[in-house]
Amino acid sequence: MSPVLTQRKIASAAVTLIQSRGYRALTMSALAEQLGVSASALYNHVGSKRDIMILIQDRVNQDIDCSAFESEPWDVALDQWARSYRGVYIRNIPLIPVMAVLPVANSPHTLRMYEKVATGLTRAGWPEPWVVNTIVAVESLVFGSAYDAVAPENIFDPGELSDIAPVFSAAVAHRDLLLDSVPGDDAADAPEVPRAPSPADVAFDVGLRSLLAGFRLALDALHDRAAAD
Amino acid sequence: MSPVLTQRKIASAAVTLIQSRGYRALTMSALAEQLGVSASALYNHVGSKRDIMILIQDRVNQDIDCSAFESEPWDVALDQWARSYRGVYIRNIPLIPVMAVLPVANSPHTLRMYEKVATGLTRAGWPEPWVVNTIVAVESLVFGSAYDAVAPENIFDPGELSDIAPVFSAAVAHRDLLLDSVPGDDAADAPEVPRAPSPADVAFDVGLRSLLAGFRLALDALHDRAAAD
DNA sequence: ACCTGAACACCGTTCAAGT
DNA sequence: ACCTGAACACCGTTCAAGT
Repeated sequence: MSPVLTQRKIASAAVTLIQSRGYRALTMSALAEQLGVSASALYNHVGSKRDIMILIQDRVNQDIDCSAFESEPWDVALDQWARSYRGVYIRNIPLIPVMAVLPVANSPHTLRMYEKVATGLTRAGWPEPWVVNTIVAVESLVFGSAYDAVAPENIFDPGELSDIAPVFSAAVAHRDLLLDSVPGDDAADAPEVPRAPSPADVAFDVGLRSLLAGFRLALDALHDRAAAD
Repeated sequence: MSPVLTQRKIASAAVTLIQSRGYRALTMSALAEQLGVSASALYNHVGSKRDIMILIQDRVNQDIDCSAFESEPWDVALDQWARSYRGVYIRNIPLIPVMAVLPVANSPHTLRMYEKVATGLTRAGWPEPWVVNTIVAVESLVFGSAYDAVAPENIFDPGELSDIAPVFSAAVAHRDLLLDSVPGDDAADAPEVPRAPSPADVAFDVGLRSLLAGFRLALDALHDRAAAD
């Protein structure tokens, strides 16, 4: 018979709890209750709540879509990866501080994701020393944009202080004029129902497009320099 | 005579406390003790601990250097702003989740910062609807990169799992070959002592340069299109 | 109007005691 | 080896009582 508690079961219960009641409800007590066990029993299988967050993170990262690296050009693949990545972390905001500073050493699924991305970039001709930095830059934009996406819609409304910032206030008021051909933030697992793009989606789109355009220039420059030798 | 407690004094005491003992030590009790007052007294002037974080954030944002927007081309100014911004938030990581989702309405200094940036971009010919999205994209990269900067150095070390990810592991091992002409993460207030650039600094540099290169292309394209009319 | 002191409703974590 | 129940050491916040 299988043991009452395992890291696997704890992680599953945690994900279930989060999906039904959100991260705020993820306490050691609630998690133990969900598993029909006392809170202290959890500490026979994990060292801390942070360990549980790490288990969740490795599980959640499996939902990030890396498939494009097998078939598409590197920039298209990076674009799709980044959008899927952002979608996942918009739904898992409290994981961002964990994922962003977490050594990858004990997260097999996360490592598999990086392997796919690194392979795609390498095959496309990116020099080895650039690969990780390119990945990190995209991830940084993704994490920051995920935060922005969960901010209140009126985050830049200057309110009563618009006198202080007239130029900025006008720019905020006209921000929405850019909602033309921007893809919505449809998640990897719900492509049937693409929501209308929010201002945050537009900002991410602008940033990601520009970043990728810059990457293309950088890669071309690297190849030109290499060809000159 | 001035009152015993004000929002201003609370914010000052909080900043002092953080500088001497770090964010972990910022509790309502410790803050009250620093002010020679009981913890419950604080609630006569702020609604919650989050309110105090907001006060801190508006104060900390004054340290971000926006001066380049008055004299330099927009892309150079954006570059300097982003680097200073990142330096400040590397030292104030717990403010990131606050700042990223916080309505700007009651943060006068933050609003002044945005006004300088928006003015600089507008004067340089950026169309009004693009201004906020450009700012948000840079900020997103900055926040994500700040997290990356406080991660352990060996964050991408695959450890025992390097079999799973050979290509990625090789890329991680050769990541440091890019530390040539990258500026260190010297903060705005300590330019005398530029530390050697870390891998995180390099990744941010790569990302920011690429993002700005992409922005230049986008702006040129916008102007070309406008000129064709 | 504003401060005190006690209390409340939580947290994550530890540990002796059981089986 | 693993679980229970009680306890510990904190949190942020509330509120009657004082002045």
